[in-house]
Amino acid sequence: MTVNNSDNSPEPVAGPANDLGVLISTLYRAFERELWQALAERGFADLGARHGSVLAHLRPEGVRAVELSRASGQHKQIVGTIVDELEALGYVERRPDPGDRRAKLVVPTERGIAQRAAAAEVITAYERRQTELLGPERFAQFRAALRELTDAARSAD
Amino acid sequence: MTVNNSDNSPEPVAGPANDLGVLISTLYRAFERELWQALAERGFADLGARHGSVLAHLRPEGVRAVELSRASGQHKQIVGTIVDELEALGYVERRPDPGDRRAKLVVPTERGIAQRAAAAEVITAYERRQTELLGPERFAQFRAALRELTDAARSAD
DNA sequence: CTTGACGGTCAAGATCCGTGACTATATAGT
DNA sequence: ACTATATAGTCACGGATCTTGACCGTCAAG
Repeated sequence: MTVNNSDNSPEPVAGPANDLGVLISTLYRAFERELWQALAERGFADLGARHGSVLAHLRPEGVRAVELSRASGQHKQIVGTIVDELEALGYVERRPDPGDRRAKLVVPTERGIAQRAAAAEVITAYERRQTELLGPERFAQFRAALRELTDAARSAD
Repeated sequence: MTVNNSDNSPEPVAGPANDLGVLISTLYRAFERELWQALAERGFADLGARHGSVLAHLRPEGVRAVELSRASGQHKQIVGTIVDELEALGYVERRPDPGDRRAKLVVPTERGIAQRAAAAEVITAYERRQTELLGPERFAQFRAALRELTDAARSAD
């Protein structure tokens, strides 16, 4: 804790802002920075944070672009260009959806699957560090609460 | 929960991605959307999410631009332009720092202070809803854990 | 067979961020 | 005191990113 309490006021003064939004965004930024740095070191330096919003929601069977759009909260045009880039980089393929001739499935290639595995490892390592920080019990509770709040936000749409 | 379990696999299949990054970013997006919508309804429609990164870290006595940059994780150039906009909109003033002639303090005006108060109210209301969802105890634990993880991320820099 | 809704793409404009360079002041070292 | 280095803030440019509106093909309901 390196709060620069340059005046010697008696009250627990200022320091960094700690409302919920600041906390969440700060943690999120730190997480993302670590994630992409670690992935770059593992041979996925051609990816940027931008691509994560699509990659994180892929499934081996393929996912529709609209679903990716809803899951990531980004416009479908953006998802389209991200998929273009990922396709050019060899991470995904577009395949026609057998059940709907309008739709195309975004399917991870081998490289895409490798990326997902690497990301999962990095995230696991990250969670392990956080577990050491809070203790197993508190971290599990934190994660469960986070999950519930997120689910509620998702269904609120 | 509207998981589109089109195959009838026995295992708890896919659904939305739930790794830590997705959870945090989803919650964060939902929070921000609510915050700015509520602020717009309260008469601060001239602000965008972009301005939040500066406004959230203001203090009545004023804060240096560099400090805002570090706290928000954005380049000082961006902070500079955001402060320009906030100044044009009447939310902040630039005053010379008495202790350092290079520096200028970003000081909230009356309107800026009103905005901060409104934001605090909205955030309080948001937290109240989350408290109802999780129960007071679990929410308090969640918030404390979030605080600790964020503090650790901050000191890691 | 018509109508409205949905999946995906194209195109243009605005917004936003990243990088390098520059001035002025402060701080450290000699 | 004098030089060298670091810091605070700004300017300017290019590029990345998001937003908006429209469009075509397909689906689903009536």
